[in-house]
Amino acid sequence: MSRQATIKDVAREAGVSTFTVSKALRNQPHVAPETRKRVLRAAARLNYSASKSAAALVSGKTKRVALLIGEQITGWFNGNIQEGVYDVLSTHGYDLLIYRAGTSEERAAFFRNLPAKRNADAIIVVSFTLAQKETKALQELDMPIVAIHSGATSFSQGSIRIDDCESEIEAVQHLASLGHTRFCFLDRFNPLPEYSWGANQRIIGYKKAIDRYHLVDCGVLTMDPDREHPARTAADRIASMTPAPTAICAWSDDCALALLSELRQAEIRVPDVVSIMGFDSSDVAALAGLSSVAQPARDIGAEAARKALQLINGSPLTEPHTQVKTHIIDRATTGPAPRDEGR
Amino acid sequence: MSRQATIKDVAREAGVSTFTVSKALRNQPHVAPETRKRVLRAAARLNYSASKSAAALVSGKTKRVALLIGEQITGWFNGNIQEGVYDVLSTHGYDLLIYRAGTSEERAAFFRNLPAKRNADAIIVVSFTLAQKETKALQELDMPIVAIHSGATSFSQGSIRIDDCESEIEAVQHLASLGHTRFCFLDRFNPLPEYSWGANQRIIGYKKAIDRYHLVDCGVLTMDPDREHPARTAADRIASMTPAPTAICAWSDDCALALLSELRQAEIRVPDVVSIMGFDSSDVAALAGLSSVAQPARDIGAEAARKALQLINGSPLTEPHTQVKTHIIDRATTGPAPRDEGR
DNA sequence: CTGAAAGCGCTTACAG
DNA sequence: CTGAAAGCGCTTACAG
Repeated sequence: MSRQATIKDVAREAGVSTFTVSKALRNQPHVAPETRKRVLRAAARLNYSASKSAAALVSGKTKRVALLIGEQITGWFNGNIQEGVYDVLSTHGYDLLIYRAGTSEERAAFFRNLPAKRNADAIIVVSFTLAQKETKALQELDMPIVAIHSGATSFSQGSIRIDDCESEIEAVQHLASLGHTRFCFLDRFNPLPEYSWGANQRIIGYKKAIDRYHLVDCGVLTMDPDREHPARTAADRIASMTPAPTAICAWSDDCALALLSELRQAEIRVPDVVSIMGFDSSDVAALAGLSSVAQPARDIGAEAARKALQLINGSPLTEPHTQVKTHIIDRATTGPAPRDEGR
Repeated sequence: MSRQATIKDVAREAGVSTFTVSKALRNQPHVAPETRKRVLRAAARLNYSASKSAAALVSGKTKRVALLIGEQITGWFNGNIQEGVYDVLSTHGYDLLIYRAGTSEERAAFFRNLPAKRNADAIIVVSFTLAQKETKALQELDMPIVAIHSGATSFSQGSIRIDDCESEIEAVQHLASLGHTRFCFLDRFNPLPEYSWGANQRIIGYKKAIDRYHLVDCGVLTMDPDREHPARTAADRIASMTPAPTAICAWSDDCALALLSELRQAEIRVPDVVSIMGFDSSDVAALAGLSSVAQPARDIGAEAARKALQLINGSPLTEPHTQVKTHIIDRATTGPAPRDEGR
C-alpha cells in the first residue's frame, strides 16, 4: 500500500489551495458550490481522510471524549452507559476513548500518568467516587468533566444520576403495598467499599423504608462469589430466617436471578411464598420475567455525552445536574404477600 | 488555568534542548543520568505531559488501538474482551478506542467514513463477519488487523478464537456420557443472522453431536425478547415436547439462567429431571451454580491485544492464528439422566 | 470566494 | 552525550 493521501494531494488534484480543501471538507461556509464539489470528488478519488492528529495539533480539539470507568468495564450498567455515550458521540463525529480505574494500582496509575491529558476534549466519569487529590488531578486535565453516578458532583461541570436511595425506598413501598411486611435485602456480591460511588445508597434506602413504614428487616445477605454455589447458601439462609421474609429486594438483577432459581429449587415458590425484586431491569430480567426497578442506563450515558459535547462547545448547561427517575416493573416474581403470614 | 506546558517550557526549565527532553522523557538511551534526572524534575514541576497529537503527527504512531465491535458493546463476551484488551494495552502505554458496528446503518457508516483511519496503529475486530467490500475497506486502513471470533480470518494478520462447533459437541458428548439421550437446544434470543460471526456454529455442533452419537433432538427453542415472559413460554414448550428432553444445551448462560428458574417454577426439577448446560461460564453462572462451557474471554482479548502490539512493532507473529480451548464446568444444573426414561 | 504563509508541539535525521 | 534545524499535516488569521 502506498502512503496515505494528504491535503496537499487533494489540493493538487482539485486544482485549489489546501485552505479551500480544508474549508470544503469540513462543510464550512464561503466555498463556492462548484469548488466544493470538485474538492469532494478529488478527495473521494484519492481516498483521502484528514489526519486527526494534525487537525488536533493546530485546532487544539481532539474530537475525542474519554470515558473513565470505576470498577470494571463489564457489566450491565457500565456496558449500557458505554452504548449510550457511543450513540451520541458517533453521530457527532467524536471518538470514544476508554479508561478503567479498577484496582487501586490501576487507579493510582491513572491519576499519576493522566493518560487522558491533552488526549480528549472532555471526560465522563462513571461509577466513581474521587478522593480529594484525585479531584485535583482531574481538574489538571483542563477539560470539561461530566459525572455519572458519582457521589459528589462538585468537581464536575455536569452530572447525571438516579437516586439509588429513593428508588429502593419505592421498591420496598411497592412491595409493602402488596401486603408484605417481612423483608430481606440481597446485597451486591462484589463490593469494593473503598470505591463505592453510592452503591450503598440502595441498602440505606431499604433500611430507611423499613423504618418509615414500620416493616421488619429479616436480614441482609451477601453472596460470596469465591465460595461454592453462593446462591444456594443464600437460599438456605433465607429458608432458615425467623421470622421468614416474604419479600426480597436485591441489589441487582443478576443477584436476584441467581437467587431466584435456587429458591424455586428449594421449593420456596416465587412469587407465591416469596416475592423478589431485582434492580436495573436488564435484558435477562425481561427474559426471565423478573420484576425489577428499571433504570435507563443507556439514556443516562447518552445524556452525559450530550452534556460533554455542549460543554466542549462552550455552551452553558441549561440543567447541569440531572436526576433521572426509575420506575418499577412488575413481572412474574412479585405478587401479594401470602395469607399464612405466621409461617 | 494557564495553558499546558510544552516541551519548550521543560527544555528552558531544565536548561537543555527540546531534543534532550524528548529523549529523556521517553526513556531512550544516550542521555546522561544527571541530565535525565534534571529533565524529569523539570517536567514534574511544570506538570508536563507530551501532546500525543504532536507526537503522532511526526512519528506516525498514534499509540492507540481500535476495537471494532460487531453487534453491541454490552454483554458478557464483548465486555470481557474489552477488559482483556485494556489489560495489556494500558500496561504498554496504549489507549483504547471503541467503535461499534451494530445496526446495518451504523455498519455502513463505519465503512464509509472509516473513522479509525490514521487514528490508531492497529485494529482488533470482534464478533464480526465481513462482507467482501468491507474487507477491502478495512485493508485501506493500512494498519494491522487482528480478528477475534471472526468467521473468515484471511483478511487479518492475526486472529484468535474458540471452536464454537467443537465446544458444543463436547458439551453434548459430556451430557451423553451422563446417560442423556434426548436433547434440546436453546438458541440465542437476539440473532442477527446477517452479521453472524459463527454464532450459529454452536447449533451446528449440537446437531453434529446428535447425529454422531445417535441421540435424539427434541427440538430447538428460541426465546423472543419482545414477547411477554419468553422464558416461561420456552419452559412450557419443553414440558410439552414428546419425547421429553432430559438435557438442554443453551447458547449462553443468560439464556440458560432465564430458562432455569422457569423450569424449576414449573416443577421440572434441575438437574433431577432435566440437566441444563450454559455457555460462557460468566460470573452469574458461578453465582447461580449453573453448569457451563467455559471460554476465557478476557484472556482472548488480552492475547488479541498482544498480537496487535507485536504487529505494530513489526515483529512477525509466532502463531498468527490461535485457537483456544474451552472446558466444561459441572456445577449444580447437570447430573445423570433420570431413571424413568420413558416419561 | 480563494490563496500564501505561519505555526500547532512534537520527533528525527544530521552534525558535532 | 547534546544541539540546531527541518518537517509531520493540518487550521487559522491575514490579505486580496
